[in-house]
Amino acid sequence: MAILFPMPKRYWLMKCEPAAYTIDDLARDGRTSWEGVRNFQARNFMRDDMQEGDEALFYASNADPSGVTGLARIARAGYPDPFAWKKGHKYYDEGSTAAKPVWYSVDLAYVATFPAVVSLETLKNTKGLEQMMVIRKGSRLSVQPVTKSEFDIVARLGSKRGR
DNA sequence: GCCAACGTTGGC
DNA sequence: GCCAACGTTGGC
Repeated sequence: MAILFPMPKRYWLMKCEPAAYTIDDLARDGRTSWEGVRNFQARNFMRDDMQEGDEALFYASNADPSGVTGLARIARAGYPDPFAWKKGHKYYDEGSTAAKPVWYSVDLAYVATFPAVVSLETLKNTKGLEQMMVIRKGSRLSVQPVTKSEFDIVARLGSKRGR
């Protein structure tokens, strides 16, 4: 049972373009729903593996520079994405029903804003991060698992001032 | 804005 | 089930 054998905490990287949502937006909101993920692999992570209390690196893609801008926590595990049911909405998907939802959301809570972006270039040049999915060319997955070790290294880099 | 890399779609 | 066409992502 999950109560007796709780899942160990997992770590994630969540991508978002600054035009859509930023770590500052999350700091302002405190908490937000992470809807609109329309990729099956990312969906599976959100639906099957993310648990409340998991920690996440907040990654700004298509940014200047792109990189990790802060930290977040999973505040609610996967639940059916209600936007998939909103007819006319850009996230609407007629294939998703309440009985058989196709897409899933999670809720994210704000944890911290890095004083400076940990850029993609820094990630690429940091020992211990060689296996990170996000530094691989052509990696487009918007929800990625990271190891505790990778999370800790990036969180430490991010906590340094004046980088 | 370019374009390579990738995921999805649809004809067959 | 193959694979070309298409749309999107995202670094640069």
